[in-house]
Amino acid sequence: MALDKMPRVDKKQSPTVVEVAKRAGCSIATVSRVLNRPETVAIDMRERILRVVDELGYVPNGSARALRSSRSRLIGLIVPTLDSAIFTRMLEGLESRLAPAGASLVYSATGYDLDREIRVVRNLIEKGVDGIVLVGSCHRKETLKLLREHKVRFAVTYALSEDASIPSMGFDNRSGGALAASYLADLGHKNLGIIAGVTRENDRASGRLEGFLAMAERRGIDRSSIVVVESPYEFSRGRAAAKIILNQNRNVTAIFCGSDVLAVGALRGCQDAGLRVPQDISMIGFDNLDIAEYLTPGLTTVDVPARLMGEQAANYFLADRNSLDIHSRVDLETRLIVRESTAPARDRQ
Amino acid sequence: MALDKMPRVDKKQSPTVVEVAKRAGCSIATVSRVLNRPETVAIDMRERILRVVDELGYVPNGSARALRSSRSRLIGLIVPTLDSAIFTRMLEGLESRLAPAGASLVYSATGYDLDREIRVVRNLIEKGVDGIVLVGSCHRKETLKLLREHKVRFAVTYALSEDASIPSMGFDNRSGGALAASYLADLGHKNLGIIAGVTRENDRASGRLEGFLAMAERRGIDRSSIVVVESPYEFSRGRAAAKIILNQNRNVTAIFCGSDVLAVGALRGCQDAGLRVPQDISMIGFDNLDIAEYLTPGLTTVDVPARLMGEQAANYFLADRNSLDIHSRVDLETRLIVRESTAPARDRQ
DNA sequence: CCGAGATATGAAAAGGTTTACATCGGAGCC
DNA sequence: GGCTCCGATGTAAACCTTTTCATATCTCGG
Repeated sequence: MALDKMPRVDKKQSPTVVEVAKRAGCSIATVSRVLNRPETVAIDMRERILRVVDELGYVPNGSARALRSSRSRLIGLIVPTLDSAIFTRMLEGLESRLAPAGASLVYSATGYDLDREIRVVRNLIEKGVDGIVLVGSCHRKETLKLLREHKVRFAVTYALSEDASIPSMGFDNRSGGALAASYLADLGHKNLGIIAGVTRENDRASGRLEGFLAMAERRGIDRSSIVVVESPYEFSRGRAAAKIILNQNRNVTAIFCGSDVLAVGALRGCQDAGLRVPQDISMIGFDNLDIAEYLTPGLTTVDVPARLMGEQAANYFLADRNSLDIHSRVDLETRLIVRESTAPARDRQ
Repeated sequence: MALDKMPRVDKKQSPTVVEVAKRAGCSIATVSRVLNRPETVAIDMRERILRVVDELGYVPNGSARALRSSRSRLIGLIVPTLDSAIFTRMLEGLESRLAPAGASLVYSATGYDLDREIRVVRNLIEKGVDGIVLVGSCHRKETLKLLREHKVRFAVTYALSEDASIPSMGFDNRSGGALAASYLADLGHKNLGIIAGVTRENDRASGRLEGFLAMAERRGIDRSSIVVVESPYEFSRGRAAAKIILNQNRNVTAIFCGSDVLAVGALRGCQDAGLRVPQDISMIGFDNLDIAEYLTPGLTTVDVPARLMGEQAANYFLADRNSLDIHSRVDLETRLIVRESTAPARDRQ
């Protein structure tokens, strides 16, 4: 059957501004004005038009609007993934601010692949987004070139870009790591394990690791007594990594994880190995996911202002040209949240 | 200072199809064809144009494309929230299928408010989305009217709509609840607690509850020995709810939670009360979130095919008119995942 | 009562693409 | 060799807004 030739049932199209104008007895310009800058239209005309709009169920065509005004009210969000719950809080923060302003969020994932990020950015530019939220300040040159050439507003989160010209609303991953190291040193731990995220092309993961290591050194902990393992942010990987560390150095009394996701897995891994947390081994995470408080034991972790970053990013994209620079750089703080998964180092065996 | 009068630096505009055509020495129609149906253009011309596209860094204007073709390649996703991690897996499934097809996901949250859902739908229609993914089959009349009048393709997830004309890719929440009840009955539990989600205007929460209750009755469990509490899907609420149940009936030997999020909180609540899970009390959740496996004890739960629903929804929206009905209804299964949080009922005290 | 200025509305162009239709060559057939 | 038909390309209209500029009406001071 020739499906192409099927009768078009679309006879009754969605009403346009023309239809509204006709019924209201005015020009389309006036209708447009009522919708965009109501105060410029006489009160009675305004009300008449609004009534017609309502009657007809008229909804403006966003594509046409975007084409003409070159503003789509779409903000792109590019994150590695949402699977691990790390970025959802930022997303919620962003959306909560965007929605009241009539803007929407276009979500894209890269799977921690910077080349894929290029394609994703191109796709978002094609969709005409007014701005793009990026995670971290490590990107391909091509990504930035694309962004600049097309004059798309963008910002970096979860990190503070060294390049001051790049807007960022984030925090210093290094000092977050340092916070954890410092606390473990306070507790007297000397033999440490670290389960870092994959540091390659990931400034957050590497920043946390470096910050931790630097502070550990400052506190007199011997680098040779620190075991470092890298693994992707997955529960199962954290579990496996804990076992590797335990095998490598049975004297480890504390493990720092580059993410709570890894910490959850590692917690389980330690328990699998018959170790009690925190009596036998201390565990400290990073992110302060909601779940951290509800684990047993509650997870000591470094809090990341995820939601706040989302909100601040939204502020930046919603800002008009004049107040842009005010919002273009927001330095936020990490802080240590002490719960039950950490304790003073046990005596050496 | 008159900021409005600032010099426009936008002299160098992004190149358009006209520019490409000029450089390639052809008409704009041919350029468009190369981009959309390359096989209709001679190979040498095609390559020449592609080269120019690359040189210029030309990116098509999505708004213009959407306006003319009335296809935006945008799919809207409306969920209650992403905070609780319940819906992120579906989102990832959806996005993973959409992205390769050049489509993007527009995310909106309702906060479990059906009136807000109406506004969100209107907003998405205005953005010109090609389709909308909804959660559950409980919606305001106005929402559906909007969707129908504007001929926006839409589908329901996390439930199977009774109205067969509404496409849905979901599962039967009642049988999911029944699964849990049946298993607890098998284990000999007679005094039960239920922490359901808020059932008002939520067919998933109420379905799970009803399904559980119905099966419990069938298995001879006395309704009067079942304590039911409703609470929003938050860890803290689950914890509080567990305490309420324990206070109300100290003989409860098992608790069914309408969501893993509640179960996590309840687990903690029981431990707070000095109860061991599963020796003193069994706990069973719903959703099979990734975290469930990593709790201590591992959480017995009802698995929901979240990712699959997202993928199937994507298939539906990506399908062309011909194969639409094939994809328009996908019944998926829930299944019980037994872990360590459940055990045979302890003897009555 | 006239003219200036403010206010409200209309006419028309512009924004960048897709696509129906027209055109132009060339291949295949009798 | 002329005719048909097909494939490749071009022309121009259409998609629906926003926005600039012009016009018309009204207010108010002199």
